[in-house]
Amino acid sequence: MTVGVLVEISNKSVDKIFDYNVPSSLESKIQVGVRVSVPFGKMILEGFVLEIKDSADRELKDILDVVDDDIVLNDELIELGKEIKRRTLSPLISCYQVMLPKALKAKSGRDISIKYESVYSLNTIDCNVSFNSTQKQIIDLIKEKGKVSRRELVNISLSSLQTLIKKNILIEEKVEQYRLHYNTSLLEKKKLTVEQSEVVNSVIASSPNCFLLYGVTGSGKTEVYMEIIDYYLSLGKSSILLVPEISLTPQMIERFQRRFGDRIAALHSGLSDGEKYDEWRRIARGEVSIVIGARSAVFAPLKDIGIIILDEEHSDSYKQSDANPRYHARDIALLRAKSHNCSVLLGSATPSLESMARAEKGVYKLLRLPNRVNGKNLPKVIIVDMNEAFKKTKGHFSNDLLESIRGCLLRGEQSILLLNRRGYASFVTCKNCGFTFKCPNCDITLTYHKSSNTLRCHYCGYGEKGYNECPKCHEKGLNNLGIGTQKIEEELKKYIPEARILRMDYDTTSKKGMHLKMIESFKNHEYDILLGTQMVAKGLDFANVTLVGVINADTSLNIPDFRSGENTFSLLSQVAGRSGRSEKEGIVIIQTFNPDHYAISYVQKHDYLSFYRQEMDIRRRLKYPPYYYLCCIKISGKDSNFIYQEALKIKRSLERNLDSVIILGPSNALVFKVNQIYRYQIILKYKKEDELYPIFSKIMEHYQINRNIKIDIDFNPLQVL
DNA sequence: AGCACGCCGACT
DNA sequence: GTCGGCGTGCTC
Repeated sequence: MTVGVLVEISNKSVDKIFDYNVPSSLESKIQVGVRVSVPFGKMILEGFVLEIKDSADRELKDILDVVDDDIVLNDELIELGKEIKRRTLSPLISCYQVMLPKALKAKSGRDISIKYESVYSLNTIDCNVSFNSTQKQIIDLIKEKGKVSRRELVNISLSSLQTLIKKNILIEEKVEQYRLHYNTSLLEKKKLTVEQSEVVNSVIASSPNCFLLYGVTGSGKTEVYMEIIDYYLSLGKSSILLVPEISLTPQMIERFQRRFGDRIAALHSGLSDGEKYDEWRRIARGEVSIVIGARSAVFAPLKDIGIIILDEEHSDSYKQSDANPRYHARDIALLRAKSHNCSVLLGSATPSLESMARAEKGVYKLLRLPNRVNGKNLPKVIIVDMNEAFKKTKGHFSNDLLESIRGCLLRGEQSILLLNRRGYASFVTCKNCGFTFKCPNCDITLTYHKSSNTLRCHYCGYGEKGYNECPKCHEKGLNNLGIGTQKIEEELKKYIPEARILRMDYDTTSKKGMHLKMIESFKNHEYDILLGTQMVAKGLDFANVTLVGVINADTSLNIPDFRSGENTFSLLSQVAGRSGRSEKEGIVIIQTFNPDHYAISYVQKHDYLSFYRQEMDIRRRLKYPPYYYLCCIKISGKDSNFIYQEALKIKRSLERNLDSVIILGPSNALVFKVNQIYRYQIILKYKKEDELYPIFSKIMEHYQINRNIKIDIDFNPLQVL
């Protein structure tokens, strides 16, 4: 027997299947999709068996061992990996590694293993033996239950058990134990509104299909998800629910667990490696029907999937941008839906322009939830012009915001304050009038380069000399720095010393369980104000919150990226949606230096569709997605000049081979030099992707031999910095 | 990734 | 004359 093995090294030059001979002693354990360890050069590596051939030809090395008893990659995932490689041009092995929890990746170190526990059952009762009270207690319990695990015998010492085992009265066996245990106190399901039921019925009626559910904040999308999942459950089909990591709160998981009990597996960053391993195995064995998780949960090895749901589908956490394969969970969901002949449901209060455009074209079926479930209107949004307010207070808080917080406090209600820290790029902004420098070709904020005192555009390479004063109002103070939540908290304490402030950011929530604890204590009104970064914007549901304040709406607006308007609009809309979710009316106060910016004024009107139209108009004129696809080719290496020359060569060869593709660059990547590596990028705008793959493959092939140059390709990048 | 092979500089 | 630099190629 011969097997084709893909080894663990993620490198272009070993990105192929190597054949090995299987010694007859191991033949019975071999299946497609298990891991094996093999000799590779002078090393011993792990790899995945992708092929089995009967022939025992040539002089092949023997595999050393079979790692798994059960398969790790099923046929569907093996095919899916090949498709991901085709689309992302990543090494095949990385396409498989990304699907698996750490413990199941090829070569993880064998530290994570199955956990066992003892289970006791009755053998015989020898009537000649007399028992003491403890022993009687054990035997009675086992008589009643049949089998009893060690966990259920907490008060009983091991020695009493061992005595009974020695006397041949008890049998001990080792049984696999999962590290997580769910309490299964089932929750009554809520009665759906007419609107919600209509959405559920449409999904059921026109499946399989891809749906875009556009529902305002507080419109009860989660209930709709549950109802649909329930429906597929009744058909014996499984479901995947993806949520952004940031809103995958224990609160949310608990809500699903209480509805669906132990038919759920949750995959999120709060789990230990061992816990993730166990959850994955429950899924693979078909012990669960519902998987909730962040991006990589889209690969959950469920069988017979009925629906894949992406909540907050616009969230950029669904795109893996930092490592190969650079995939988007939405694309994977659509691929898997094809092989399962099932539906995909994309939900959002602020759909990505890409998805909305597809819905308009009829590629996706559009469903709407235009009203909140509580029957109330969306909260009133007040825009505070900080150009004026700043002159008076010189701090980060306008009087309007402070007064509203105080009012809230007096009424015994709570507030959420968002500190928008998105993007820390050093853009230049005028303290006085809010002027920012823009690239004339790209409508992008220019980035300041200290070393050369220039302002540059990272799309087209346009540059101009840095100014010492604002060209509009001649103010001298041109700068901008990020502000932290700590600073804001201190400032707020000065103004309102009596308020109890809960600060929530990556520092304070990093400890395990802290996140939930903070959410719980805020819910119990142990604090009056929740102050935090993006993580306070999404998915939280507090009935007593009637004020949402945004301290600085502009930071995300000034990122030198074509999506900054869209990102700002959706962040502000999301956080605005935290206000007035229950009986009491809520308000939202947004502080900004750009009160007239369309992304902000449409938030005020809760007018996604008008924002969408205006933003689409800009995208069309500037040839950005969704009118064009983008692709970013990153070329990097130690010798700056050499890399630039090679980047130019690549650009020319692309120009020669591609018609009707717009090619920009090479320009410096936003972070030009990292660890002595210089990085350039070429950006492509194109309509048809298929003609790119063969040319890209050729370029990759040509450069894989050269160790001085590295090429990464990111299709549909979220940011082009 | 890791290791061997191979062709040019400073050394017992 | 050799020891060793790391550039290039290969691993079933």
